[in-house]
Amino acid sequence: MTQISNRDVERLLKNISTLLEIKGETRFRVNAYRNAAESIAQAGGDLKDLVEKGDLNDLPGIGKAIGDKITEYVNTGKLDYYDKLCEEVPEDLLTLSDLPGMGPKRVKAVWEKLGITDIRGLKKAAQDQRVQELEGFGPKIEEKILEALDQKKKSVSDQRYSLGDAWFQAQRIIAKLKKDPSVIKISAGGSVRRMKASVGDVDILVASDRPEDVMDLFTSMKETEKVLLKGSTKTSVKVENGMQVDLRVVEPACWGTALQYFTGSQEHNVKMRELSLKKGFSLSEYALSPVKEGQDMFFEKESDLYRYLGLQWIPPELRESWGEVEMAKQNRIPQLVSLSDIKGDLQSHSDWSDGRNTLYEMARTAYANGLEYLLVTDHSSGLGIAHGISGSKLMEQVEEIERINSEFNDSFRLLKGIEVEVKSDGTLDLNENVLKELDIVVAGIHSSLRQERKRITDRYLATVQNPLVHILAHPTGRLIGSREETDVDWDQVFRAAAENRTLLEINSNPMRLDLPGRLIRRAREFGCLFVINTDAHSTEDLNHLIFGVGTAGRGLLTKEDVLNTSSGGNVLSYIKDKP
DNA sequence: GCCGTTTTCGGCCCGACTGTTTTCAGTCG
Repeated sequence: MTQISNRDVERLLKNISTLLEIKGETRFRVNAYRNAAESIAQAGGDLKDLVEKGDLNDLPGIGKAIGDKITEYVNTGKLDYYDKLCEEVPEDLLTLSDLPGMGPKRVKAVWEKLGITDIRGLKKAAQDQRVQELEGFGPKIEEKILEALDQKKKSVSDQRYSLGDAWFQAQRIIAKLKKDPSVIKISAGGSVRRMKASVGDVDILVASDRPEDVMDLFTSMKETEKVLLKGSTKTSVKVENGMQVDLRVVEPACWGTALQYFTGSQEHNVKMRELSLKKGFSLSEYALSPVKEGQDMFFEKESDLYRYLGLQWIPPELRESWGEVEMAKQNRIPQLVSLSDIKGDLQSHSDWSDGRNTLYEMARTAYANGLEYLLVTDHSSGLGIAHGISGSKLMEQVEEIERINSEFNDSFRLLKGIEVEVKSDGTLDLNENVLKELDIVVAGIHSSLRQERKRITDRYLATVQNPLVHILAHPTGRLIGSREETDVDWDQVFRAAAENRTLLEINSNPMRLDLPGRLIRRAREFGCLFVINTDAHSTEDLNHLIFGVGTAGRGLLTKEDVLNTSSGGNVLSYIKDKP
């Protein structure tokens, strides 16, 4: 029988929600399925375990009805309810609702009035100008549909970008707008501010008394390729690389509520607004307004708004509606680890394997960035494509590292390490005698990631239980947008890692961000300890630490949960004490 | 369909912009 993953269930629930919406079902039921899908996406544990234990209802937004459906789907790989639904509402309509501007009402209209159920039919009808004849449609909407269908061919639709690309794009635009005197305050919002692993568009918020000036400046930037929509307070453009950037301008007095609103996530905002209603207020991006009568309240700072509603300020990284609002109510949000807490970096590559820079260049940059230590972890020879180095070559590198360290004073040192390859049988491709010469051993699993679940779980277990291994690198192996997480029984691996004091890496490379937040939260429950590393392959990559710190924040980690917030001496003594 | 430290029944976020309209529905975030 095929294994049903959390992702499969999430997709199924989302599809049900969309089909119900097209069918014209009440929006509350539609939302219930959407919320349940979102809840699954945030869940750290494996649904199969929850089903087995009968604990599905512990997840927010999952009650009896949806819980039963998940159970049936996970156990049998099928869901009768869904098959019946598809008989009523053709499943292919889902592809239509992916198109921009095509919401449930319009999909329903082309389906019922024109008998269209798929992309091809829609394209034909639009080309024949039959779509614009429908009530509520017109030539412009028809044109938009054709345009979207053309782009779809190039698979531009639903494109997401790495956090790195989006973050740097946001910084560039902010730096540019900041120079203008009409801009009083400016900040990134949305998923960039939340440090989400993938970003659909860049959101920027500005406080200004002259919104038109800011809009004009924004649309006339040389980066702006096309203006998608332009209003008095909200403008969207496409920039050179195809990325969409939304700009919102508010009065300075609204900054706190506006930044809260514009940071999201949408689900977090819904929670906040529901909570406000319970306290007798309606919350918008402009103000907190008493439902009955009284003066609107304005907040210049986000933290003032949260406090007024009886909550701790919630760091943006946590605002995904997985339970953070309830935590804030109970004052249980800890002080998250910050970039300035990080004292060293425990994974980096040089030109001895697949890195671009020399050991000395890497050391100098790490030192200039304020780090106290940098672990050199070139690939071992097992990873052929990365020009891995052999045992004897490694001993030469150790000598070179000692020579370089003598050029620095006591405030910085390179540490001797390796990213040793874990072979498909779970053994390492360097022998014990070589590994024992090193300060710290990082183990990486780069090949045979599609092994059957039981087999690859055993391989992970062998790795974290190996007394020679100190750090498990980029555990899930995901490459954002191109490779899914490896299917592993994480609970077993996290338990073994905690027992064996093996450190779990949070890899800061924007293509990895691995472990992801929800699995960090899970691992933390098992008592695991973490390290935040850049995995830099060049001096520039050493700047990626901020993304790893953001990801750690999404996993609720404090300074104490992260070993490389300690001095090099403390790190080495922890390593020495490993059983 | 879910949820509850004011509710086990009666609620369920809020506003901007576009394109279709003669005052608003649909979509989006």
